[in-house]
Amino acid sequence: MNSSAPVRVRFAPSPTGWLHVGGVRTALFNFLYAKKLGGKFLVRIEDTDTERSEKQYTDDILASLKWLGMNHDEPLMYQSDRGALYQQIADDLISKGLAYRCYCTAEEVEATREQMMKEGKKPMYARTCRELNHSASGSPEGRKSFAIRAKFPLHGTTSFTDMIRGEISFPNEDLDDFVMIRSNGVPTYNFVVVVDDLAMQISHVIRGDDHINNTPKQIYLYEAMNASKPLFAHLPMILGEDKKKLSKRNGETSTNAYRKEGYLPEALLNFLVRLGWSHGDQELFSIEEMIQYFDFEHVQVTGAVFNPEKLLWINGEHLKKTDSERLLTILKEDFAFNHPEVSSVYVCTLIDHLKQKVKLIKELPDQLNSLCVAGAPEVNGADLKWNKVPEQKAKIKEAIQALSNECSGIVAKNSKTTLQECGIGHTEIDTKLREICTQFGLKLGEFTQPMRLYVTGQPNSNIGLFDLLPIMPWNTVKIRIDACLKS
RNA sequence: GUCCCUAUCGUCUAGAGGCCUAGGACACUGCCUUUUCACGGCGGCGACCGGGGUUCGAAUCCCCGUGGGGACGCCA
Repeated sequence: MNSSAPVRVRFAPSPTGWLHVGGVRTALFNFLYAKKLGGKFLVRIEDTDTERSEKQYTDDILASLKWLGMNHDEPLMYQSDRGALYQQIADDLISKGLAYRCYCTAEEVEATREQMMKEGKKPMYARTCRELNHSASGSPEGRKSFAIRAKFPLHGTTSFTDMIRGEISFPNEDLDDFVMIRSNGVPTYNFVVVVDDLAMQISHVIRGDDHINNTPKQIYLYEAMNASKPLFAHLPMILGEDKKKLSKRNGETSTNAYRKEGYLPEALLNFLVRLGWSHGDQELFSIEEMIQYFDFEHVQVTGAVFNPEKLLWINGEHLKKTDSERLLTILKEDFAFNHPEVSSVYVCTLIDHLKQKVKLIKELPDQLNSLCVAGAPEVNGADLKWNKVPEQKAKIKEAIQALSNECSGIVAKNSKTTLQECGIGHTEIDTKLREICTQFGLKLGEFTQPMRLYVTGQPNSNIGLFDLLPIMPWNTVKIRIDACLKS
């Protein structure tokens, strides 16, 4: 392959299941490589397995790729549209003596395979039909149905240079005369992948290393078709906790499940890119940085265990940097968040604070709801420390009342709805609270604990009281303080 | 079983013969900070699979073992 040829890569999922995170990583490495080199990222739907392919899976895969921001640069290709072409190419290879018709039944092939396994050999097709004389277009014993097999060389070696692992070679005698077209006329993966990659002018085939053993078969086909082959890069597998290939059994694999959990697409991608690839000590990457720094020299060769805890941490880090308005949009679209009674500006300010401390978007609605509703939410004040000493409780209430009165006065005088609008922010409220504590002989914690519970309306709010007081509509704060004083 | 690939903390990884007393991150953990929950800061724990070579010198190169993964379909 000419090194100056334009970079064209593809992600080729088969729609037999939801988009798997392993697939996402394969797509990502393709995507990054294309973007880095100004090439094209293409998507092909491998739906030749008519039994298992379903439209809903195609839809899910496409929707997930869109969510992740990995859009294809040219129209989709569907293999199911290309049946006639495959047949034609296969017939051509037969006429050139590079493929042949095999009249063996599936049962016969299976039987010899088992036999070879018993003999301690690699189970392969016995090549029964390889040297049949087809000139008379006759079939043995009047058999009609046949599959088309590649006439793979018996001797020598097939090798290629993998962009990640270097040279890999296979003794030809260990390679099978694989089926290109089944007896029912449907072509197989190893055949169509070559035909289609050629048609799409794919320059680099970047895929999971479970395909390493397929590569020599495909190389045979490139040579048989007299075409130059692409460059290959085989990525290490993503493993589950048990060190086996990641699957539904040993981890959550559906991309959509991560979306519903409240992961940001760029965070999932950041996590996945670091699984098997590194850029020095850097852990956090924006999409732009991934594109800028990505290279195959730093792709690992061994499988990497999927570590959900690290993904969670990465998500938290990305959340901190995410624009709150974007988070609000996600909340509305994906988490049915809807509070028309308060302004978006208020909600976004709340998110500004909460996103610093939360790890998943999913946590936001719970935190936000009780800060957005108008009245005083039910809370359980039984565990509050002030219950231990009644006279202390009375004193704290007096202090809270004093604060409430003062703030109500300020808001009323200025005809505003929040303290912030009256020029009272975090610093001012801090000072004011400390003054009142000194005045009443209280510790700050004694004062804030009940306030916090009632004003936030929840036992474990992630927003600081001093951040909340200035921005929450004062009439709401007032109602909640009153509830506190009555408790 | 046969073939292919591979081997650094529990996990993700840095490491291209001397910079390695092996660095970073997650997790775990101690302390500090603190109005709560967190965040943050400073520490701690913790690894070069084994054996042979090559070399003045090896985590790094070679060989052999062993371990791990993958592939052996008329699945993709």
